[in-house]
Amino acid sequence: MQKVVVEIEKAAHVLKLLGDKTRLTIMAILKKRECCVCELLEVFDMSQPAISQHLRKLKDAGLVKEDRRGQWIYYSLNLENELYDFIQEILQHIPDQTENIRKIEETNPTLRCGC
Amino acid sequence: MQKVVVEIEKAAHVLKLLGDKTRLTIMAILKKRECCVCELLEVFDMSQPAISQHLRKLKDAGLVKEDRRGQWIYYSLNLENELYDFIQEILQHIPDQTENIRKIEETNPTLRCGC
DNA sequence: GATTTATATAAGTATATTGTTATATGCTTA
DNA sequence: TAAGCATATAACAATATACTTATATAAATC
Repeated sequence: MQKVVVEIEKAAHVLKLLGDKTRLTIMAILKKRECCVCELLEVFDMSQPAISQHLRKLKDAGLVKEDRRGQWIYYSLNLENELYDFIQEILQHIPDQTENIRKIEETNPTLRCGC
Repeated sequence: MQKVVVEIEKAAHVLKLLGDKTRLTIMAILKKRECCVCELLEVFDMSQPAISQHLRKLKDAGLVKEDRRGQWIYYSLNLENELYDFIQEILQHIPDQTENIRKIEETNPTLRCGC
């Protein structure tokens, strides 16, 4: 992978955002699968606003983007982020999220209404 | 570089530590050159205890180690850290610290006494 | 052994962070 | 247009963080 040098303030900001277990896990999940808030709720023992607030921070920093589809807002990694390669390299070291994704797909919150 | 998977809590802890501009800069400097506190003082606009406290956190997490030599305590990256490869990969993306190292060597705080 | 220098630790403070509950917004559907 | 679901935002509280100044400790030197 190409070595891209990143401004130190920007790097510190991204690292701080990833330096929270919940956000780091969210990022690792989104790497594999776009998700809406109600799906992420299955993974974390936390209120809906707490998840929304973490996603807000990630969105404000450009780490994720949102895509509204009807009632749901789907979050995914923002491939256009200036620091995307840097973030990807970090996420490569984070454990596989298959188990958490299983939790989401088992319950399948967005399927309750048959969408 | 080998891809080593790191426990998510440990990863988040390290990322949080690196998610501070001062500590990230310290780590990037130590990658190039061991330093004592009085040397790092040349780089940051901050009190001596502030630097010491950052180093303490890095040491507690095993990111750096210390080596007392007389009056001075030299800090360097802890090559034995379980997450060393992970940390190295992150530091590869951080800007070169030549300019800060120049600041240190220009003043050469540890040379005042001729050691 | 008193003084100086390097560093650590303690105590305090301002601010940031991360959660909570309550409420607002926005879309869908009856 | 009212009701219901998904999500966001507001307001607040507890805790964590990152500094500061004052002081303690440890080694070197006079």
